[in-house]
Formats: sequence, C-alpha cells, structure tokens
Amino acid sequence: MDLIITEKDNAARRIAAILSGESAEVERQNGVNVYRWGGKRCIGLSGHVVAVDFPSEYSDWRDVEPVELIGAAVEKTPTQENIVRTVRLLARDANRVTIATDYDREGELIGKEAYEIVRDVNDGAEIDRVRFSSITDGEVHSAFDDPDEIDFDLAAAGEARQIIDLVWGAALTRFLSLSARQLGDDFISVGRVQTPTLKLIVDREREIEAFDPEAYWEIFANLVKGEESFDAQYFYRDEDGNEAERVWDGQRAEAVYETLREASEARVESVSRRTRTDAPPAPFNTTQFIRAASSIGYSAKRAMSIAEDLYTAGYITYPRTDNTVYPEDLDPRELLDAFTGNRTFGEDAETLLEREEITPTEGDEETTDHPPIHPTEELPTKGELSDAEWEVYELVVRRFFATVADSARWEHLKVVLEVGEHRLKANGKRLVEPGYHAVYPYFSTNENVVPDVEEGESLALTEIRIEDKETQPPRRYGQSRLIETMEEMGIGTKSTRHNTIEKLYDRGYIENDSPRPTKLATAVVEAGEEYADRVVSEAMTAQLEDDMQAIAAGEKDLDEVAGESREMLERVFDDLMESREEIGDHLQKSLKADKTLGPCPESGHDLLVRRSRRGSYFVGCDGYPDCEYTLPLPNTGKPLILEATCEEHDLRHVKMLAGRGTFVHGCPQCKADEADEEEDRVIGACPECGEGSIPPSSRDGEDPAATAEDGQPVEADGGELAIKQLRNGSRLVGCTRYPDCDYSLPLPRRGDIEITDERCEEHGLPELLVHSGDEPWELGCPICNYREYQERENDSGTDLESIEGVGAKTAEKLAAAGVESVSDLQDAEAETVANEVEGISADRVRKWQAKAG
DNA sequence: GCAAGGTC
Repeated sequence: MDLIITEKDNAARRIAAILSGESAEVERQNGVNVYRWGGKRCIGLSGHVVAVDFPSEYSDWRDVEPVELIGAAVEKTPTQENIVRTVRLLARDANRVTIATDYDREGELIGKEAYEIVRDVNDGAEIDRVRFSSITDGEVHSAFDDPDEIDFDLAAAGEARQIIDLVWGAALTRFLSLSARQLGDDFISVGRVQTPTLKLIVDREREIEAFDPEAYWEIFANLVKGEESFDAQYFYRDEDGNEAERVWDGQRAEAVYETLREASEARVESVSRRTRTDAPPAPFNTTQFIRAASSIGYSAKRAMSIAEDLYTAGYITYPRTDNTVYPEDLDPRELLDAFTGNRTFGEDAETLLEREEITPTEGDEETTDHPPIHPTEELPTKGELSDAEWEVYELVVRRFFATVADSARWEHLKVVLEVGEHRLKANGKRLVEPGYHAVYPYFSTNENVVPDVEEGESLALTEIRIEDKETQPPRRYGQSRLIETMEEMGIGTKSTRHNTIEKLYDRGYIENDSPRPTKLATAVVEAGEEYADRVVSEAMTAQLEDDMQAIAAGEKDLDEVAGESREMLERVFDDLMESREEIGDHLQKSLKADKTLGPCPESGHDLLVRRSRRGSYFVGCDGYPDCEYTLPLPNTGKPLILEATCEEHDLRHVKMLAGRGTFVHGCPQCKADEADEEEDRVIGACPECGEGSIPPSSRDGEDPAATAEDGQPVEADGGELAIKQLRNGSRLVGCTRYPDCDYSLPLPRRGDIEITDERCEEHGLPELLVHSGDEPWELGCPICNYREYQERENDSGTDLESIEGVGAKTAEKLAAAGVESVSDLQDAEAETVANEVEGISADRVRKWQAKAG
C-alpha cells in the first residue's frame, strides 16, 4: 500500500481527487478523514501533530529555578493523538510513504515529524517527499512523477527555532512571573515575537507622551471663475526652497491674512497639467488581505476567521500565504469565465474578458508556499453565506478582478495664483480613466475639481480663512498597520501575526482598538530593554534567521546553534538574578497602577478595580481589610480604565467592554451618588406580589414574569413596581418589596424615561417613552417590551453561527446532521458529531462546546 | 500553566 501524508485535510482531499481522477472515497478512522483509491491512502495532518516541551520534572514553576530550563532537555510529544494513531496504523502496512506537506520550512519540519512517526512503526518503507506550490492537476502530477527526498537540514533549521523559542520564552516568562508573584492565569509572558511587537506599541506610546505640540496657521481662499469656485491655499518657499503651507509665526500669518483680505482678485501665474497612471494593486497575500479587510471594518482576527471558513467551503484559496505572484498555471481568462453570468460579478467579469491582453499584476514577494489569495472557480450564492462572509468574499473576488484590470488614469491640474507678493495654489485631480477602480471600489476615487483657467487670467478672491492648528502626535498603530510593520521587521509569520496581537490583548498588555499599552506592558518592555535586550528587539529574529539559513545550507548544525543561544541566555540570567526583587517590585507596582482609579474617600488608599470570587467586577479599596469601602460596577462586560478623570472625585472613568454592547460607565462614585439621590418612581402593582396579582400556579408559563418559583401561590403583599436607578449604573423596573420579591424588568441605561398616561391593556402598566437624542423611543409597556426582547434573543441565541469559529457553511453541515441550535450542540456527543459531519474533528466540536459555555 | 509555529 502507498501512503500519502499532507499538512491538512483539505490538501489531502484535493490531492486524492487529482491523483485518483476524482474516484477517491473518504472513510473516517478515529475521527480522521482517510482518502482511498486502489492501493493508495491519503491522510491530512493538522499542522504540527507533535510539540516540543520540557520533561515533566520541570513542570512545576515553583519547584524549578527558571535558569535551570536553559540546560533542560527538550522532548517531542504527540498533541493530536487521533491523527498520530491513524498515521501509525496506516504506516504499518505501507511499502512507500510520500510526504506532501506544504512547500516551506515549517512544512519540511512537519514532514520530518511525519517521517518519524512512520519510521517508528515501519523501518522498511521507502519514504520520499514531493513539493508543489499550488494544488493543481499539472503541479501535483509532475511532483508525484518525480519525487524528491526530505531535506533534513531544512527541517533541523525549524527545530532550532522551536528549541530556542521554548527555552527563551519559558525561562524568561517563568522568571518574570515568579519575581512578580504572578502565577496561575495572570502570568507575565515574554517571547521572541510577542515582546518586540509589544515594544512597537510601547515605543509609539512613549513618542505620543513625549510629544510637544507646536502651533501653526494655514490660510485658505476661495476663488470664483464664472459659475464655478474652488479653494486655494497660501504657500511660501522655505529656507530650502521647498513649498510650505504651514506658517509657524502667528504675527506673520495674521499679516498675510490681512493682505489677502484687502485684495479683491488674484492673477493666475501658472497652470500645469500632468496625467498620472494609477496601477492596479498586487494580488493578496495574508497581510494585504487583512489590511484591505480592516478598511471595510473587520478586525484582523475576524477577517482571518471568515477567510478560513471561505477556504474550507472551497470558495477561495488558502488564506495564509506570503506570495503575491500568481502561479503560471493560473489562467486568468479561465477564472474570469467562471464569473460570467453571475448576478453580482457577471458584468464586471465580461467587461474584463473583452480585452485582448490580460496580464495580472505582481507583487514583490514570490514564494513557494501557496498562491496569492484568490477566488476559486466554485461560486457561492449570496444566500449560502452570512452578510459578513459575503462582504469578505466579494473583497477577494474584486481584488482578483483588480489584479487583471487596466490601470486608471488621473489628470492633475496645479494652478498657482499671485496676490501681490503672496502665492496661492490649488491642486485639482480628475479620474479620466477609471480602470481597475470600476471593479474594485475599495480605494478612494474622490476628485477635486479645479476649473480650467489660463495663465494671466484674473479671478475674484472671496472668503479668506485663517485656521489655527497644532502639530499632532503620531497615531497609535491600528491592528493592520501593526501586522504590516511586523512583516517589514521580519517577525512572526503569515499564520501567527494576527494571533500574536490577540495574545497581547489576552495577557493584559494592550487595551482598546487602536491598541494602547498597559503599565504592565511598559514595565515588561523596560525590564527586557535593561536585562534581555535581545528578546525585545527584532535582532533576535534576524540572528535566528541567519542561523537557520546556515543550518539549512549545511554550514552549521542544530546543536551548535542551540548551544550558542543557550549560552547567551545564561549571561542574561547572570544579570537578571541579581535584580530579581527590583524587577518584581516594579512589575507589581505597574500591575496595581493598571487597576487604580484614584483615592479612596474614606481611607485615602487607592481604589482598585477588583474581581469578586464569583467573577464579577467591583471597585474596592487597597486598604482592605482595614478599609471596606466599595463601589459597584455594571454587571456586563470587562472594565477598561479610561484616561478621563472625574473632577469631583479624582477617579478615572470606566468603560465596559462587551463587544457590541460596549458603553462608557463614567465615574463609579458619581453613578452611585446619582442612584442614591434618585427617588423610585412607582408605575403600578407588582404582578408577582402586588394588589390583584395572579398566583404563579395559574399563570401562563410563557409569561416572562414567571421566573423560577417553587410553585406555591404567593400572597398579595401590596408590592409595587417602580423605576429604579441602581448604584452600579443600571436601571430597571423592580418591586418595592425587594429583596423579599425580586421581580424585575430591564430598562435602557441611557436617556430620560417619561411615564405617559397611556396604559397597556394586557398588563395595566403605563407606556414608557425614552428621551435620548432627537426622537423619543417608544419603549411601551415594560412587560411587553421585555417579552419581545426575549423572543428576539431566543431567535438569535440558538444560532450556531453565534459561536466563534462556526461559519455559515459549517452551521449548514451541522444542521444536516441534526445539530440545529446551540443547545443541540451542547447535548451532542462530540465523537458522534465528528463521525457524522465530514471534515470536522471531535476536538473542534469540543472547542465549540466549551465556547458555547 | 511557559514560546512560536502549524491547523480548525
């Protein structure tokens, strides 16, 4: 039997289809897809199925000095048991094994890992290696016709990276965590990629903090020619003879402004026209795809997650690639042809096909890993995809269109005008040939119209404006700019950069979007800069890349490189250990500063954001237990401390991060005070315990008021419903007998609530109006409102797509197997689902179940 | 429980 091993299931399926002439059949073994035809089997791994780690005697952080990790052994252990088991099983009976993992360094290492699993159970089989950069008929056949061997040197280069990253990362992470006494979930992590990325953000923040704004002025004029008018800006020649618009001297600006105001006309001194060619963009690699998706509102993580779903569904090519040059066997005409007749894309595809020559653009980076991201010839219908998936799909399709479209042409018109000794200029631009913009609407094509004027002509000068401005500090990195910068610096990979940023959020190093560093992050970077400069600098990656090159070229060996790196880390630890306490203190102070709101009104200690044992957030005093002062926080979301500070209480404002439900809470002391001052406003009897209330036993079970009860009839105790403002900022309609009766209905956090004279026929309560913004919102009867809200929640709450990682296509597949809602998924046996749904592993199902709570 | 790199 012949066995073929690929890096992922998707590749296994496609290669099996090509080699078998579409006759391969899939069967599941241990929940893993195995493709079979004739005497052949093909199985896909899931990337690395083994991982490096220290032996178990090193696993207790408190028992082992971090420095000991430097000399510790490093072992490989299987992480994907089912896949490893299945590979072993198949390998036993194989005469020949072909490694067909991705054509890049990491692919070579994954291939070598597969080789070792095979050799472990079968020392006779012939093992060879095939390489191809896109899974197409031609490339796959020619690779299999002429197989090669595993490049063990290249794989060893990858192993050097694994070992060095583990040793440096684990030793330094444990050292910082132990010195700051941060064990458990809140450990303090450091690594070759994450820490230089964090330093980028910290450095930018330092620039922003050190920035000293400078005042300047700009002067504009409006010019009229016949019916048309346009804006022009004052400029002068600076010391170097360059055109400058910013006037740094206020008195001079004022003088120019006055002179222009006194003039009534300007004479055209010169007119220059030029046309500019605007070349279409290069094909998408991962970074440029993320950048484009971010310009239409998708975070890096979301964009990648949607792209992965579209890839798994077969609509786009592999989304993790560095390549920006289409492979030779991609025939643009053939691919465009697949879009003709399509409702959304047909017309554009047909227009593009009408041209004689089609030459796709090329980017600077050409790699062997995968083709640039482009649509496949299989088209989804709009209904098959969610709105977000469709938007991202359309972006990928239109980018492909753009890369085979013509250049655009702009006409630039520059007019210089003179008013006495002063000069004004106007820059006009018109898009004369839309070219690729016609099929790719994601770039701005704003025009600035300046009418045709002639040299020597006089134009009426009106509306002189002077604007006083300030130089601005540099802007924080956005996520996609950060990913681009990482790529430029050579840190991280196409598959990991977006995860690294996510990791910085999870570790409490950055907050908000665009990311801003916490005090902890600054302290970690400072500690790195002082004691382990290599790990905060991209130089460590650069050195590692050089060493890996040398290993791959056979000039150095793995042990030599790893040994040098370990020695370097030893020296880092010589200094670190001496300053252990100092480093720990600084980290602990920073951690506290990240949680500090301001002074406690009772004891003068700091008020901190804390977490109760049940997981909810509140504000408590650092002087606890001597001072027991507390303030509540809203019960939804994760608190973010803002820079804004309450003038009355000297406390920082708090924002609650809860995805789409994010809101600014403000000063928690003010919120509590407001609630204490606000009188409850009674609106009627409590349906649970008030006058004329119905005992729960005889009530309709659908009634939202029928919360968990023991079924015993409740005595009418004269409870009344009132609009209440709570100290944690939320507002509700609740019973005046609280806590004896806990009947409650939610109300919006913002806006003034007006109690109208109209009453709900069903519940007898007054209809409510909420005033916030221009139009009042008719909330109506609070019971009816809550019922409608719950119904809406039920409709969307059971939606499988609400689970992160489940796309429309996957939800459809799950539904076909009888898993239609979140609760179905929770009740299901992961193994059973995996066996019934093709391409889905039990592990993945378990992850979804965990996410669904 | 540490890293970074695959994949989902």
